[in-house]
Amino acid sequence: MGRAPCCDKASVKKGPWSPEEDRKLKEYIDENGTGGNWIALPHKAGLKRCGKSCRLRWLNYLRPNLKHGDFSDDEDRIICSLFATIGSRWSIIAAQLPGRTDNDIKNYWNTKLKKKLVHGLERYTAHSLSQRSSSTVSSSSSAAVAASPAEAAPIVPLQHLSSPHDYSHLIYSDREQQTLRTDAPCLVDSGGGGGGHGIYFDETCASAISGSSVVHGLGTGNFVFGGLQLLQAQALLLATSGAANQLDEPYSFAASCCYGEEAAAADG
DNA sequence: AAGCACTTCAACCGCCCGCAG
DNA sequence: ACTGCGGGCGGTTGAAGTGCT
Repeated sequence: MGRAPCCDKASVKKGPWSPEEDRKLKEYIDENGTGGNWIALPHKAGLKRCGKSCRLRWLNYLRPNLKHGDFSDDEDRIICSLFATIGSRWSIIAAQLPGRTDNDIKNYWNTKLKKKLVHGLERYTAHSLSQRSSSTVSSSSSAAVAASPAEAAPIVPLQHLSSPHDYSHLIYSDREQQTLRTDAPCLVDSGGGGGGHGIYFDETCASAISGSSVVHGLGTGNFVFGGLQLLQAQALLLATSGAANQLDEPYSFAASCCYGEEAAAADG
């Protein structure tokens, strides 16, 4: 036989913790520690709570040295960088931010950072589209060629990226076959049709970062990934910008990155 | 002042993995 | 070898707070 059930779910209290419950839990742990057994702890501490609930309350709220309040620019950048690399592994991200809990970071991401990234992506997309349309109008002889997906795809070298992945390699646009090729993970602006403009991972990049990804074709040689990967791409751009205020104007960095010297050289 | 929409975040839910029994 | 609990984790929910009309 296994162990006995951790608690009688019908008799335990749920919902917000009262100051009295907080005091009991804190006093007990201050005096005795957790004892490595959360299930037995509420009974010993005189609490009518499930052990898991006690653990959560302690770790996320009562534990000493917890930070509450706004996240700093550095913390923003660390979160973006780690999210871009490992995704929603909040406990690992929290381990890099002393005083922050995984729940804090998860909430912060879901309520603020994600919106900033999505907003920035939308602005960058609009910026990218307007640049293309003006370019097409001003160059009548090459308009048909410029409208093709691969032709519109700029080179996006990313530098100063930290381990475990190295994204500093270039990607190459094969104009004759209208395909994108890469010798290493990197970001691309696919420039695909049907509203698919924006910042996307190429296949190699996505698999390197997330392990596996569903790939949706969007015209020859262009790939659009799901929301998580898209946000990871945007987070990666922001994290490597070296300036947290880019969160407010991410499209400017993204644009400068996408239309940098290497892109100009490739286009030339 | 009232009603509604939106945001925030504490807490719960359900799953996975390791390990006690 | 097998069962099932305990700890840990990410996803989700819903009450409270806030802002807008």
